[in-house]
Amino acid sequence: MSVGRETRLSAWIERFAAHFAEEGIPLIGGRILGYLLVCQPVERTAAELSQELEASSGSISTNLKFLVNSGLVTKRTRRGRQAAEYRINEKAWSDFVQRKLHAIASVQTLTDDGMRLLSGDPERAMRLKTVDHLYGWLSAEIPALWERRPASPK
Amino acid sequence: MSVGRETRLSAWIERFAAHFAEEGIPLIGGRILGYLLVCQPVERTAAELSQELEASSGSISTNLKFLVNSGLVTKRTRRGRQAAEYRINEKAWSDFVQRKLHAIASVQTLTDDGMRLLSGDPERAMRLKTVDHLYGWLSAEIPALWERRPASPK
DNA sequence: CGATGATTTCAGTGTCGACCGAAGGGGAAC
DNA sequence: GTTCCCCTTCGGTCGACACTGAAATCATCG
Repeated sequence: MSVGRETRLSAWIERFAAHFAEEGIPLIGGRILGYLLVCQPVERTAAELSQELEASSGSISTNLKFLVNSGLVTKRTRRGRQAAEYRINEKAWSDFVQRKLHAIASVQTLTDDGMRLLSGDPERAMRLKTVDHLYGWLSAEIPALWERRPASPK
Repeated sequence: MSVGRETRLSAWIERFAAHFAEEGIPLIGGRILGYLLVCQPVERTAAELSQELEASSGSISTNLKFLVNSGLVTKRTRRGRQAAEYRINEKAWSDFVQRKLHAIASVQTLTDDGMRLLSGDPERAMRLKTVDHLYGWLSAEIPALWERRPASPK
């Protein structure tokens, strides 16, 4: 007897959250992201997320604030509704990835500063130079790569 | 009156370590990396690192093991010397960066699995599809980018 | 083999951050 | 104004992890 789709989706959400937990996103934050990517309907209140993900209201609140702030989740309030609705802002995902790529390339400013400090001593600068070249190349190529990024299909 | 070069290098090492601390590398590990990138001579023993970086022998040992294991630092033993010598392996830095890029793109396997779970329901899969396309593109472009990477200058 | 000097292991400490849940605050409905 | 939710805030707990320093281990040399 096979497991239901919803059960498998729960497991998928958990894997999804685990991946981002390794990158520093709190487990519950990752669960929210995964859940909001596949839930039906697309909008949920904080209370619903709390129940669905079995997390305290406090944790949901803290993580939603973080996710809304990062742009990955959008908050919508409606007149006559006390509960705000949250939904994935999938368009923001490319900015999210771009920030990650930028974080990697940003080491170049460090190696650059280091090279300047060693400018009088080429011998000693050799090790840093190798690393600096790598990051220098990355810093040039990553924005170029992003230029070529196709618009996401409708 | 200006500060000496070595003093400024110490400050640089600290910034260097702080950057990688944000990426999950222990502070002392980052200090070792920064120090080994600019020290003269290029090789140091664990005891020297301990003294120079004012860290306990245990921390130095743990972090050196981690760094050697990751390939960023090379350990060399010599007959007639009880102390092993450690040095930066600057050539390994590109592998290190490549692993980071791969880690970002690897989300594609997750989104792909998710798409499969939602294969019967295109409407519901729309949000994930946007994200999946982004990572699919990345997964193709990043290896291609790496192909074009120039050899580091001698 | 014993001594010496270096490294690794390990138990203990302190810090940090995620999480919980109760208390407090703010709207909407009546 | 009062009641009823819902959300946010906040103190407290727990677990994870970096770091230390001492003890154990290992290698070299006499």
